Amino acid sequence: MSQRGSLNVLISPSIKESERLIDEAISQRRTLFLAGRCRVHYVGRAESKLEPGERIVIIKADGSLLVHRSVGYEPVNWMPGGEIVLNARSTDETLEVRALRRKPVESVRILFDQMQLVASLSLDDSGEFSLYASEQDMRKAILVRPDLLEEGFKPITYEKKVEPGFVDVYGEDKDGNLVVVEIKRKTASKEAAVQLSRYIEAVRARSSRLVRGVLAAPGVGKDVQRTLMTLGLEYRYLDPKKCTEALARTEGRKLFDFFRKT
Amino acid sequence: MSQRGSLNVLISPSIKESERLIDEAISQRRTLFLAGRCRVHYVGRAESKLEPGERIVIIKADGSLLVHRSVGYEPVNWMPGGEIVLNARSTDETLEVRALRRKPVESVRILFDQMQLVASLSLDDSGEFSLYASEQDMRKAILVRPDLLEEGFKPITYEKKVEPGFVDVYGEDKDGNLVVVEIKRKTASKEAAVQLSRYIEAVRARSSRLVRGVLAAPGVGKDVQRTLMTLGLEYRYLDPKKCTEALARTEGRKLFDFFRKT
DNA sequence: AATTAAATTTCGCCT
DNA sequence: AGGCGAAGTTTAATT
Repeated sequence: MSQRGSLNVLISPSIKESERLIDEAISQRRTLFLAGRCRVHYVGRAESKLEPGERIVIIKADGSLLVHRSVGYEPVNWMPGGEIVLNARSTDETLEVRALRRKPVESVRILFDQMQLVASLSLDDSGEFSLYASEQDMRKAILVRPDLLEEGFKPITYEKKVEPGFVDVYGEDKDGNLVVVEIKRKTASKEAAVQLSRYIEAVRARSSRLVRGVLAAPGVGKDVQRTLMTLGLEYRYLDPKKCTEALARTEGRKLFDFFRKT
Repeated sequence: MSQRGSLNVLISPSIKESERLIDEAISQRRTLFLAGRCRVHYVGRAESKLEPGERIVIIKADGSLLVHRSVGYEPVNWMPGGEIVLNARSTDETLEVRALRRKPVESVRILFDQMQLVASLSLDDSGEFSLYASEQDMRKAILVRPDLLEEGFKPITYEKKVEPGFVDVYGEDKDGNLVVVEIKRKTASKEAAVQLSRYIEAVRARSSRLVRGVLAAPGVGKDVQRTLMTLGLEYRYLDPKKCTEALARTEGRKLFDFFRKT
């Protein structure tokens, strides 16, 4: 066994050696990395079995477990983190690692008959993760900083249900006209314009007020400008990065206020 | 460096050492497992950044890349497998691992400033994965619970040899007609119908009794229904999940009996 | 190639 | 705790 600091690594260990380190890692809630030949059985929301082959297994501090094959983004078997009971026990030739969940009831059983690598590590990770500008962020940004859309815009509701679906943001401009806003995170396609047009029609059918349609996006595709003209809609440049910054500055406070008001 | 067979492991290596092994692993399309302190930047469909912390990185033979934090089922950053360009290069203090995709255009950049573990492995994995039931399980289920196929069905043999190959299940219905059953684990294709048709012909050539052909599967592809009609065959919906449950209930006992009788 | 639908979806947020 | 909607969703199936 190679041990440096808080890192324990076993290379081509025996079943018994593996069991010892895995047991220890589980009880200490350390991160486990396993590579070896195994079968896997899952029973719970569905049922599956995986015939023998060499795979990677990751077990995290929160009990989440991942079984990865040699290709593919998704794990072939897994257990989401939460209230998971983990344990490992071995017979002479086999090491069984089991994960149990209660809600919903399900279990993953991994049966190793050969181990390539067992690594027990402790991951110190407090680094912040930030995602820039999802469509939802851009919507929130407009709610807390309506001037990002245009001077004098007042949001009334968001995710408003109208005939064909949901309007992203719904409000009125400085002249008191209704405004329907369709937000796109990326360059807007013709579909976005058509979709907005449908919303507009639905809103106009229910109101005698003047209704404007605004497509807000970081850009529009070729010909979309013309489509917008034809449909009597407007385009407004909206920078995702600025939305993210605006959200970061208001720090959830104003957003919370808005949500309370509506 | 510890090396046993096709497994290369570096424990607390330097940036330079890491780069060498990672480069080699990438060019040889081996599976890579990394643990260390890093930042991550993603640009593509959205943008994200992950501040420094200790994480796990997996790079697979198909180019898929996963960055996992110490908790959680989902990777914090990733790249799905496919046409991915991978490379690693280091400065004095930093090792940058990059993954690039063209469709859509996106990139993940991982910047390590400290390495805990680098493992390069080759995973030999051809084991079949089956959700709910294998074709064999479904066959067994029909043997122990013939009514899963239809009321009054009596299996005679399974894996019966006929001209073109093997009939999955062979039996007779409540009216005494011969029944040839072709089982498919997933949505049945036109090929399945044609195959069944060949078996039917072979059986009819040897018997003067009426012979029915039944394609049992959880579904049929588009147009397959019409093909079946044309060939004078029948389709019977067979739920893999129910097959599994049926097998679990009978718990091998009845199955054993059946195998002894025949 | 583009579109649709399903997933052991997971995850977050609101009721 | 349950329900609903989004996701850098991914992946398989279908047009």
